[in-house]
Amino acid sequence: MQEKIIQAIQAICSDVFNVQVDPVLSRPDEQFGDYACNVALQLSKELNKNPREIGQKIADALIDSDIEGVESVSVAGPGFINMTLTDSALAADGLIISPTRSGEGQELLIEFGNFNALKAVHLGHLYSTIVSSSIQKLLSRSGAKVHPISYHGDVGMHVAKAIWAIGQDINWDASKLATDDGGTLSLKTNLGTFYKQGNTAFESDPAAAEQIREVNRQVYVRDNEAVNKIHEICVQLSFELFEVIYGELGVTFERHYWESETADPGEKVVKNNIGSVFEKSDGAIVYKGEKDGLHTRVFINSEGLPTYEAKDLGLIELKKRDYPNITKSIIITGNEQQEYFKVMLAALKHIHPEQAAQTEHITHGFLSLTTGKMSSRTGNVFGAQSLMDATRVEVNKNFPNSDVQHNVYIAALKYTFLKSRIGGDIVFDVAESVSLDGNSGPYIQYAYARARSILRKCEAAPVSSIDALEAGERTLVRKLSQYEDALDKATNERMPHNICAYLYELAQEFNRFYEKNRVIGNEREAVRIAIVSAYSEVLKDGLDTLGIPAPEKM
RNA sequence: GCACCCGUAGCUCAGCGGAUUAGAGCACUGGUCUUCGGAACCAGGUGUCGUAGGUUCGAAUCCUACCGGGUGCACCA
Repeated sequence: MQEKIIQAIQAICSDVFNVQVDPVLSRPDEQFGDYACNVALQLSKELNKNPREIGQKIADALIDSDIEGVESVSVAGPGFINMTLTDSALAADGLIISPTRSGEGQELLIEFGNFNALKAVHLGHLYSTIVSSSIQKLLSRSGAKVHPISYHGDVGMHVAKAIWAIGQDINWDASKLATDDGGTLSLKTNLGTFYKQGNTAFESDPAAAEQIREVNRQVYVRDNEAVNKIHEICVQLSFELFEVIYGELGVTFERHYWESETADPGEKVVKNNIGSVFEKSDGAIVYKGEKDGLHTRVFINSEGLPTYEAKDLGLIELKKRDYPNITKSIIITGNEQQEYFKVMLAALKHIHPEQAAQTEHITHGFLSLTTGKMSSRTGNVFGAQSLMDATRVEVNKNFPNSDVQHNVYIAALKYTFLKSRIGGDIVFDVAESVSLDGNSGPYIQYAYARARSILRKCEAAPVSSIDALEAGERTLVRKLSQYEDALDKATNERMPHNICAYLYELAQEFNRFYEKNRVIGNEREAVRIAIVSAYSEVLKDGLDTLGIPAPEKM
């Protein structure tokens, strides 16, 4: 329908005013109609005419062309062209969910959920993973072939700091290490605290800092038995802990990349391009970003070890090798990495221009708690796992004997992160996150369960097409017809919160309808059942793109 | 100092390819119930849309400057 109207307006503007336009239809307030178009306002300057006058001419022409499905056209306000669809055309739009296919033919790589070994998984990681996973689903839904991958730091200074701290505790006797309860040092409960210890020592004690640098070197060249052993055990344990979180969130990856495997290819790329792209400076190998309006970054440090920057170039080599046919490579991180990425990509542009051009770096904001700021340095970190546990406990209180506890918990957790626009920082209120009222995941789930309950009870067959709608029905169908717009917007902007906002408004709209209108037993039952059915499908589909389950009963 | 993100109701946030009357949730007050699942619905807002300019017939939305907060700027990731 939308396409038809746009084409008609284009044709009219071309005929009547001899101009090419690219009209955008918006969904105005219901009182104004089903679609609105502001071309007249935009054309006003170009044609040097009163916008209302232009609008009226377009509107008249639209009425004359008598488009099937358009009931009425009018001009309002400063020159908006408001259009109202016939009930049957609106119903045709609203009752069938057609898949969006904007991503057809694309093959995408999406990298996210990059937890680092030997470091606590904190709220920021959780936020990032949940949002990214939804973006992945949106892209898949748009028809693209999507390969989700993750990248984990298992070497580098942060690992060295943690290993050093562990080594101190066990006097470098690796046999004292145990991943469960068999040894003197229980890693499972303490993993994550060692990084903090090591970091503190690194910053305050020069001797310790020296030792940590040595450990860092040893991790790369693997020439120390004890370090190797600690490293091996800890990385594996870390990964097991990651898997618990990924599992809870229902996030799966096609492949995990490790920094240790990117170090060599990264180092090679940098060394092969010394002189042309990189240059030596103070013993290190750097890329001078100043020529791109950026800053200088070190790719290989003065000890000859590759930094994160070189390893990221190495990762790109591996991606190129493993996924030769991709059309776009998306990387999602916190926005503190924005400037860093610009420099890395500027360097990449000189090496693999195609890869640089197809890389899209999406960033999201920070998460802070109402109870205090988060900092991995000071240690005031609310861990991902503790938030997840707190949410589960709260949900279970409200659903003592329910088999949907897990579903509701996932909804409460994910929706809280998803409903805000990514990009800006958000303040996270623990109490609100577990609240089941208002704009929350469980509210949407409940709306779905109610709809399904109605459908289970009714016996009438839904109608397949609709000629006329009552006012309340029409409002609801109108909202249903806007689902695709919400999906497109969320996909194109890579912003899942558009889906949350839409689903919440839809559920509210339905609840309003439901309060006043009976479905079962009503003379319009067959029509209303068709609407409820479409409504439940949209809710389910929307929840699915958010990665939230839609239970039939709650 | 430079760069990026952000400043909208008491709190948490939408809205920002300009446009028809600035919206939700929470909290607070009052109401609706012979419930197709009340985790619902209805009613109640004096908001300098950070400030000041600019562009425009029209700016929360675009541009500039400033103020305030966050983050990042050479051997961390």
